[in-house]
Amino acid sequence: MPELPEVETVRRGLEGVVVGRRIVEVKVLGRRTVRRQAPADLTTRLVGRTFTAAGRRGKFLLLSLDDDAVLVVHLRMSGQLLHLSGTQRPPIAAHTHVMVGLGDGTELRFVDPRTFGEWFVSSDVDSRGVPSELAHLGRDPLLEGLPTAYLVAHFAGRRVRLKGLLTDQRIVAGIGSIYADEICFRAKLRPDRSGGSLNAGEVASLAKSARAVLREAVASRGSSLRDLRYRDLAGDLGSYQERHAVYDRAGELCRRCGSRVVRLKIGARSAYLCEGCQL
DNA sequence: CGCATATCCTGACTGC
DNA sequence: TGCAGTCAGGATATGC
Repeated sequence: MPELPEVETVRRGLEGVVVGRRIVEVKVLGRRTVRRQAPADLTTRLVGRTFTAAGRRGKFLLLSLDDDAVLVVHLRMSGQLLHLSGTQRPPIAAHTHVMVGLGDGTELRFVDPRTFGEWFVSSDVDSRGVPSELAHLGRDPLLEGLPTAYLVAHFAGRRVRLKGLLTDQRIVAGIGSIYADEICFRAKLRPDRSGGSLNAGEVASLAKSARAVLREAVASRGSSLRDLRYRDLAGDLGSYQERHAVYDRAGELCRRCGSRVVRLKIGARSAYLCEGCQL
């Protein structure tokens, strides 16, 4: 459930605590987190290196190393990246799959109950610092903007529904189920509209809404849902869930028009919308 | 090719 | 109180 705003919040935290720090120890405890390469290979490529930058593309964290390789981390559904500093060193929580000891005595821990999260080191990085493994990702709305013309080109003639297009990482990188619903609400568009049915004005509204929702969600440090699973590097919760207009609000009143928010299925996933003001 | 569906997984929740 | 069943969803593989 971490999407662009949550990952950006973690990235900003990492910028302050890992850049310039040397990796002195790596322990891979789980079996599934490191799966594109042998865990021993990942460890070898990290130990002794120094982090030079903390970047992000879509929902992927990109931690650059001083040998020009990049450590790629994806939180997927339930991953938490926590930074432990000072003398506090709590016991290892259940589902802790990777631990990274830094030269200043602090430590990163990756906790991920559902084990969908992933870590890998890539040495095949383009001039923008993007690993070849992530070359399929589309535009990142905050890093590169989201021009209306770009969306028009990708939506034209498509029968896929709006929510499916917004969450297609090959088109727009970083939007998941929560923010797709919130963006559609802001744009007053039903998430089950086909992409090709939108006129130019509606696409423009969607692009504008996407930028606004994501920017505001970053300012609120992301959304922590009922399970309180999403936390930042320090273990603190986000607050954008308090501003959700539709996500997980089925049966509650729309703040814009007073109708009841409903939930419907798009593909195998839920979508929340207000049928009173989303057309 | 375009689109829909199944899969991975654990914890929270629901109903009996 | 316990327990079986359902749901949640990001990315990717597979099916039609």
